[in-house]
Formats: sequence, structure tokens, C-alpha cells
Amino acid sequence: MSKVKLKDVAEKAGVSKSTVSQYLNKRYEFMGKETRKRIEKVIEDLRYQPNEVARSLKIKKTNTIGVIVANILHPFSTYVSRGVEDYCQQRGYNVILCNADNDSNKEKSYIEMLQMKQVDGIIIAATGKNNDLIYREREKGFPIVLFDRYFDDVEVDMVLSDNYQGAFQAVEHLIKMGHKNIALVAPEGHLLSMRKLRIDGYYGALKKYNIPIDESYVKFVTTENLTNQLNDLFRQDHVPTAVFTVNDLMTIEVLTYLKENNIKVPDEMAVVVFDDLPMASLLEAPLTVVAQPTYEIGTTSARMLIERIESKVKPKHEQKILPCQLIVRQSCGFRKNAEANENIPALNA
Amino acid sequence: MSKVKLKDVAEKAGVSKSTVSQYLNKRYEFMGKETRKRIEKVIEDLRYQPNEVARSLKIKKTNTIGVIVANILHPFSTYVSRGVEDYCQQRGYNVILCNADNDSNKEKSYIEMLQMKQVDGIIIAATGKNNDLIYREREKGFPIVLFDRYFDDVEVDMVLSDNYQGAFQAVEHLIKMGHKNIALVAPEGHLLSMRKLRIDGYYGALKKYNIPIDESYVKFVTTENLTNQLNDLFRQDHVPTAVFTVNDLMTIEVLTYLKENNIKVPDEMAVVVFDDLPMASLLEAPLTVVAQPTYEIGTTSARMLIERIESKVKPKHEQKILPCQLIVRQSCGFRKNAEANENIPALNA
DNA sequence: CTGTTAGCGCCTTCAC
DNA sequence: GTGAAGGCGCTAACAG
Repeated sequence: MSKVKLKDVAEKAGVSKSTVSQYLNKRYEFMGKETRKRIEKVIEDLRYQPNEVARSLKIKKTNTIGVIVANILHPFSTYVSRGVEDYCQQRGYNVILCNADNDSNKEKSYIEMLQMKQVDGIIIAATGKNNDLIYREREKGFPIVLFDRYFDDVEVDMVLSDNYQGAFQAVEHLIKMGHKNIALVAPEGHLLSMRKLRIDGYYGALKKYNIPIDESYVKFVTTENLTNQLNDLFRQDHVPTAVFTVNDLMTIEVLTYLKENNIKVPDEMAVVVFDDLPMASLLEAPLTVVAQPTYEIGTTSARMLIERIESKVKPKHEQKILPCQLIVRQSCGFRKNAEANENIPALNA
Repeated sequence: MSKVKLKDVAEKAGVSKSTVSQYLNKRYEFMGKETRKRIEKVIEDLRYQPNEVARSLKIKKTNTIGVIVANILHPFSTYVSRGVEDYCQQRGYNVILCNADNDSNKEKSYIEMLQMKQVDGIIIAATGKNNDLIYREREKGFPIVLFDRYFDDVEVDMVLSDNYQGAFQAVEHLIKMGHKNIALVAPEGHLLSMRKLRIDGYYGALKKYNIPIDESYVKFVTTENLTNQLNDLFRQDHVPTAVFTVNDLMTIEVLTYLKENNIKVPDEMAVVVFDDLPMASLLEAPLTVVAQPTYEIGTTSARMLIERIESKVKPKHEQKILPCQLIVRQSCGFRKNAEANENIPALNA
């Protein structure tokens, strides 16, 4: 297992270590064609592979970045990761991927671990509980890019998708399909900023079309006792005709509920959801979804981070907001139902 | 950005570098309670973080492993990765994750890159085209574990799922549901060993129950011109009453076809598929699937790799075959009887 | 119990 | 063009 090292190559090629080093770093001007060929051959013969650890120690750069996602099992994280990886790969960087599981302690220890490993920068879907740490490191000049969640207490590069616009479009689409009684299902608890924007988008769309807001249609649910909470929503006197779910966990719960209670989508209930799902098109009623530009979030984050690392001239911190895309399938009902709202003035605005 | 280093800690604490080093490596026996406290405090004050790169260079160990998967977008890879990560995390190892995309060149360059980075070992879903390289490295003592694909030309640790048993059970289940005309849909082309086992499982089950084999039910399809090929299968004189698909790509194609042609599952066509799908339970007819123990494949691979790294006494190479699980839902025409869940971290929002 | 010393494998002036 | 020397930050004998 004894590794062949630069010194071995130098000896076998009959040159000095520094010449070999020059060769490795492609500074070919500093040597004769002769020596260059010879070194090349020896490296081949010996199957020499430079030790990146030693190199990193010396040049103080690892060409490695860290990515901290919420959960790699979640398609959102997966697509972002893939975007990051593809971009990095192409730029000569490697990626260490970590799952923080929305646990701020794990997040913190991962950040520290990555820094001890001397990564050149970190891309992170932050929990928000370590913003002080993140901000401090950023201030010291350590490259960090946040994605997916917005925080206003921290001046750091961020890559986000346009949650308001996405939610707005989704609900607007339902309205154009003729729906007025539109429910919103969101998880209860502290509102992450992005989730709040989705809810704002819901209200915004209703407002634009002068649809009065019925708070009995707005449900913040907990995972325990979910059935009762959805019963409240779907079995009240005037049931909604459509429902908008703000994330895929909610989507799965609502779809399961509708299926169990034999409520037909879209005939009895139109559904539009935030976040695309892998199988969305194969469901009983293929889902109309607001798809986030996940892969682009990844590539964009990677690009911004690498720009920082390679210290391009840049503003102190920048924020990139990428648009969501409404993918219309069948779960929101068909066009024929749309006439009802065709005369609403605001529709033409 | 100037990092605080061990030397700074030593000076500030009024001890020598080696004492601090001892402290870092928890060799507390070699110092007074006094000095220990003092060092602790200085580290705290200075926010000192050891440089792992320097440490790795010295001790010739990075506590990092590489994982090469086919495609992180695929749930199979994702769950395996998560298994690997969780196990490694808990054992103090970090993971560099790479996508080879079934491209042997990418695979090769990733293997080399990971070795230059001095990873302690590699877990890989090999393409098979670099078996010589893999075998050679393994022979030199470099820890490598293969998963997902079996190769008989290489003596390396492997972690596999029992593809034969899984397929056999799936088809046996269909038979027990009363089906005799059971189709098989598999991708055409070179048979990876594991896929062959799935096909063998199909034949094996038919044989056990003395069901004559009708080769017109066995379709090897290409992705182009798929519709015609499925037409051949589903529109012949005596159509099958059930179909078994050998991987999830096939599953999606077949389900899409059935949906488009308005063939009802399970009433007109029973379906059992290899590989669980995230939304399998929410489909029009929740799918009966053969689920591979993906998460366990990950943890097991990681465990075996780390055992090699830490050179436990072990046989030259070992092979672990984990059982698949048949999850009965409704697509095969029967009420669910058993539905166990893997013990894996929940999909959080 | 603590300090001194000599590297780990590579890079980089700076002489030759 | 090429080589010698010093050092990146840390560890691990080995003295003291």
C-alpha cells in the first residue's frame, strides 16, 4: 500500500522534486520538452497520483465545498444537490454532502466540521438558529451561500425561489377555473419566511380577484390528529371546492385524506399544490403543481459560491430569486368550469 | 481570515505545542488538571479549530470516504446514500458523494479523484467497466465495497439485495391471486446480473407452480418506440391478466401506457413491480411492490467498509445479501395484508 | 507530566 | 531550465 510520491517520480526521472511539481502544475515553460516527456512517462509507469491533502495544506485550498441540506431523501434537496454537484464537478470542485435534518445542533456541528476540513465554502439550507455563526464566518471572509430559506437578519448571499409568485399563480389558476371557495392547508407552527410568502400569495390572489376571505378555509394543521383537522375543513357546512397545499408533506396528507374519504379529484375537489412530486403525473388525477426550479437553485448557488471563493469582484452580498413554474395537469379541474369567473373585472387587469 | 492555529493556543496557554496536541487527542493522562483547564479555556476564547487537512497529512487518514452512486436523483441511490451517511456520521466519518451516471469514464475519474483526496475507502455501485482498476486497488489493500450490482470477476466486498427472491415472491403472489397469464416487462440490452436474477425469479415462480411459459408475455423493450412494443404485449389475442415490471423505469412506462389506454388497474390488469416508489401508495391503484432494503444496503456497506478501514480481522472478501420485501397494496387485485415500514428517518418538510 | 524534534507530501521563492 | 531549502499545521516519539 506504500504510495508512490513526488520524490519517487523525481528520482526515477532524474530530475528534482520542484521540476516534477512544475510539471504537475502545468508550468511547462520552465522545463525542456525532453524532461517533460520523461516525467510524463514516469508518472504513467508508476501510476503516480498527487496527494491532494498535502497539496491542500500547502496551498491552503481544498477545492472542496460543503453542502448542508435538510434531508437528502427529500426530492427538493436531491435536485438541488445534483445541481450543485454538476456545476462543481465541471469547475473542479468536490462536494461533501451533509443532512442537517432541520436540527440546529447537527447543522452547527456540520458547519464546524466542514471548516475543520478546510472546505473552500459552504452552501446551506439554514435552519435559522445558527445565523450568528453563519454571519460571523461570512464577515471573516468565509464564503457561504444560503438557499431555500430567506433571513433578513443576516447579510449573506442567498438563492431563493419566488414563493409568493408561485403560490399566487397557483391560486389564481384555481380562480380562473371558476373556484371561489378555495382552502389553504399549511403546517402549523413557526412560520418560516418562505412558507409565509406562500400563504401571502394565497391571500394576494384572492384579494386581486375580490374574493372575500373565509378564515374557515385556512387550516394550519399539526401532524398528530390530522384527520380531525381535515374533517373540520372538508365537512363543514359549505365545503371548499378547491384546496391549495403549501408543501409536499401537506399534499401527501391531503391526498391521502381525500382518497380515504372517497372525495374525487378534481370533480369534487380541485387540488393545486406547492412543490412538484416525482409521480405527480401518475396519480389518480395528475397533480397541478407549483414547481420550484430546484436544479437551478443548485447550480446558481454553486456558481455564486465559487465566484466568492475565487474572489471575483462582487457586491457585499447578493440575492437571487428564481421564478417558480405552474405545471397544469388535471387535478385542478378542466377549463369548461372556468366561465363562472370570466366576468370578474380584475381578471382582465 | 487568518486562522488561529495550534501554536497560538500553545503560546497563549503557556505550554508547548505537543501538550496542546495531547489535549486535542484526549490523552489527558499526560497533563495536569491545571493545564488541561487552561488549554480548554484558551481554545474556547480563541475559537480554535484544528486543521483537519494538516492532521490528515500527518496521520495518513482523512476520516472521509467516497460514495459513487449511479444517480442521486434516483430514490434508490438516495436512500442508500442516506444509510451510508447516517452510519458514517455516527462513526466519525464524512462522505463525499459522487454521481457516475452509469458512465464508466466518470466513474474512473471519480475513483482516481477520491484516491488523490486520500479517502479512507470507497463505496460504489460499479458500472462493471472498471473492475480491473477496482480489483487492483482492493488488492493493494485499499478498502472498497460494491453494492447493488454483482460481479463474479472481482473479489471485493459486496452488498446486494436478493433480487431472485424478490422477483420470485412478486410473481408467486400474482399466482396466488389466481393469475396465470403473467407478463414480464424488462429493458432490452445487456443484462446486468441483478436484472437477470429478477427475470430468473419470474421464471422460477412460474415453474414452481407448473405454469407453462408463454414467451409472448415476456417483453424486452427499448425506450424508443415503446408504445408499439407495449401494444404488442397488451393487444395480442390472449392478453395477460397481470404484469410484472423489473425496475421503476419500466414501471412508470407501463403505468403511463395503461393509463393512456384506459386499462384499469387492478380490475383489467394486475400490476406488481420491482422497486418501491415514493408515491406508490397514492396512485390510482396503490402499487404492490418489491421493496429493496435500500437504507440497510447503505448502512451495511458503510459498516463493512469501516470494518475494513479499521482493519478488523475479516475474510478476504465477503458478500452480504439482504432480503427484499413484498409490500402488498391494491394493484395486484387484493386487499393489503402486510405493510411494514423501514425504520428510516422521516421525510420532513 | 511537559517540551524538543523531526517529519507527513507538496509547493515556491531564489540561487545556480 | 533546474535544484536546494524552508514551511504549510499537526503528530509522535523521545528526552527531560
